[in-house]
Amino acid sequence: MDGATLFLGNAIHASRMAICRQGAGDRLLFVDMRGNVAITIKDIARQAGVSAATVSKVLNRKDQFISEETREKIWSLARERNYTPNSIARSLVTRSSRVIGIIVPDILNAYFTELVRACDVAARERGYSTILCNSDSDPEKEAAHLTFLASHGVDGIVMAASDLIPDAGLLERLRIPLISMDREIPELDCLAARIDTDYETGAFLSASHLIGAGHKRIAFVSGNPLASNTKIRRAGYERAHREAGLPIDPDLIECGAFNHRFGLMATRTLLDRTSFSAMCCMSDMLAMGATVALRERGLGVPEDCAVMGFDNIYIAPLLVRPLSTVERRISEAGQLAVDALIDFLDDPTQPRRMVLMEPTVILRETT
Amino acid sequence: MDGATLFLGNAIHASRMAICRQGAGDRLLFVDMRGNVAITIKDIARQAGVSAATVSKVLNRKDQFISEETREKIWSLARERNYTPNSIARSLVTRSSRVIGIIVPDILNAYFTELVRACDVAARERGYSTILCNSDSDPEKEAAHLTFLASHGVDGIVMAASDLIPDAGLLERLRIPLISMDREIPELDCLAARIDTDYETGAFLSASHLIGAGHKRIAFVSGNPLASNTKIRRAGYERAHREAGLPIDPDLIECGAFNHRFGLMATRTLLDRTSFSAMCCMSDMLAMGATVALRERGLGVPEDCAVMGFDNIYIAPLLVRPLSTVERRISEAGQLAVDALIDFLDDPTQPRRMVLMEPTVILRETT
DNA sequence: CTCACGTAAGTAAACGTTTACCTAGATGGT
DNA sequence: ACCATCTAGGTAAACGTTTACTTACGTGAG
Repeated sequence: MDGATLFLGNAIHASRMAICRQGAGDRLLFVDMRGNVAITIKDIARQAGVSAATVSKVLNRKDQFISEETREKIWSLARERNYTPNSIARSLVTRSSRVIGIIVPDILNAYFTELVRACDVAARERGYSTILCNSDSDPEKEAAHLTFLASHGVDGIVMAASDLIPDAGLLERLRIPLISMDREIPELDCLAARIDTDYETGAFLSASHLIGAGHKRIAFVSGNPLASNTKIRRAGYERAHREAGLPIDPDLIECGAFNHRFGLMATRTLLDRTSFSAMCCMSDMLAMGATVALRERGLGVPEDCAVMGFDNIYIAPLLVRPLSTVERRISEAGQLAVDALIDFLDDPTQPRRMVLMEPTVILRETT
Repeated sequence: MDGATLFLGNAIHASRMAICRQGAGDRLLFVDMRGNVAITIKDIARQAGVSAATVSKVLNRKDQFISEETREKIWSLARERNYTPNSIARSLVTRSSRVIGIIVPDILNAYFTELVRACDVAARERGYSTILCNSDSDPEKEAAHLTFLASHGVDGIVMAASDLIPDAGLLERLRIPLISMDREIPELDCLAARIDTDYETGAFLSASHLIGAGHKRIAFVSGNPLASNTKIRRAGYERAHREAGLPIDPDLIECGAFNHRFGLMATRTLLDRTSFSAMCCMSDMLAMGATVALRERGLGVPEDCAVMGFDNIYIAPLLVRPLSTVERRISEAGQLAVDALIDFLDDPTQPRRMVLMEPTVILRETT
């Protein structure tokens, strides 16, 4: 067949309309109902005069027993006709999609933006792609996303911290290799790794730095009070006080969420309720919200009130007053997570990894 | 069959190992090689004593001619066994995945974070999911993502501005319904809609505001100088000058990228080269970078140099000096894009939409 | 010459759905 | 009694791959 031939598509279901459309280069192409040109392995096979199996073998480089001639014919045909494998069909038979799902509570929180980005980069490096899901810290959405990802055949899932403890029953049932980041998680067969941050130390360092600078009344603002990642941080904050012989005043504590909106509101509440000279915010977004509230009341940072953040998101040093914060090496965590997942996929018998990342304090201008 | 029976899976390929694993609730479950419990429509059918077709009809609510009894049996079985349809198999036969792809240049740019979020929300509202891809403004990555998305059978794609004009040949070939946001794009059959921002007016408003405030030397910082979305902005900036009878000094212009890093570098360069009392930054990220550079040199904002942003990302009002900027209604744009796409998917014959969003100026404290 | 083996393919089943079309029984009208 | 129609559901092909197994044809050794 030469280059100007009419290529028939596969025999198609009688009910499905076929359209022959004049393509570029004066060629007739087979086009399906939605107007998509469909080049399949069978088309290549027919044109090359071989079977579909042979084409598949060549294209997947399992061509040990294929002659050089056939091999080249298939490759050049595939290139010429811009053959793109149908990943859906491939996934169906191989039961592997080379896609990993990522669930985060809030992509608008720059911490998660960075994390997602890092995961994506790490995944692509190893030939995987990612699908992103936002849970909004809503258990129902989280469960729905989990089911969605399972239904779409992802090979593994990275679940990043949210306030909620995931539905163990669901996870157990899905049996999809899972990486848990910074959250409490039940013991699960499919748990490939945990990447956690030593929040206790992080909060301790943050509060200790403030105490060391002479502050005696330090507000504490964090996420959902019921969630472990808040409780643990609070423990660090309290230990810093105990070790310095300072009392802990519950009036100084406001927990709710990690976003800037809560930071703003919590700070207003705190300001109305009591007095303090420093704030220990358990996320940078919280610290940004807090700073806005402080300014509203005419309070300067750090002159009237010092502010510590947590996470060291990329925006932190870009603020007009670069934010002092607790560094978490977000990208490294994301990369670690995805690498652990893919390693587990490659060899599920290997030991589960448990990583505890140690945070450090970065002093900039808000303290 | 009662609840404690051994459920055999489908007859499986002889070579594929089957493992019978003791599940929760003292039940033996059929488990595949990767350890995943596989409940298929056939399992439900066998248990209900009907054909797979009947199960499919019921579960898809095409059950006009199915008895109430059968229907209930199938539903309760499906619920009880936590049947989750295999979207991959479904997509293969229906040729529709109810997934849309989103390509952005840089998810770390808060503008795109918000856009992606809005698209995701809009898509989910209409029963679609999204897959996110980062192009890093790299034509090769963009092409690779396009191919990836096509290969994964997305129903449509939202492509957000990057500096590059997309590969028309590739797009033409893929024939996937496309929404183009804020970028030059060739006339394409599959172009479902364009959602653009009136950059010319936006930049004009930004510069005019600064001129109105008495500034005479206003720096202009924007993205890739070859890209239309920079050229058009520059035209607006220049028009504002012309209309005010002000000269345009090329020394005041630095174009490269829209991220904060370039904002920082460009401002340093400008500061070394010439003098000015205001900056017209064509993205908020650029403005944030510019502010940092200004501070470095001991210049206060807005006392020594006024700064205008562009986009009104959610962080803009959270800065210690809330940023004056040009508002773009990011979420609305995202929603518009996805709605246009899905409407097109529902009815491809409808007229293509062309939306030009009008920006407005928001004055805060940096000017 | 036979047999074993290596090479270059081809065959067909399988993945889990959806769906056009078929069937068989029941009902009802003439 | 016969035919048409409705109801409830079954059959089998199709989607585009991958892959275990088979085949057919050398070729060299014994």
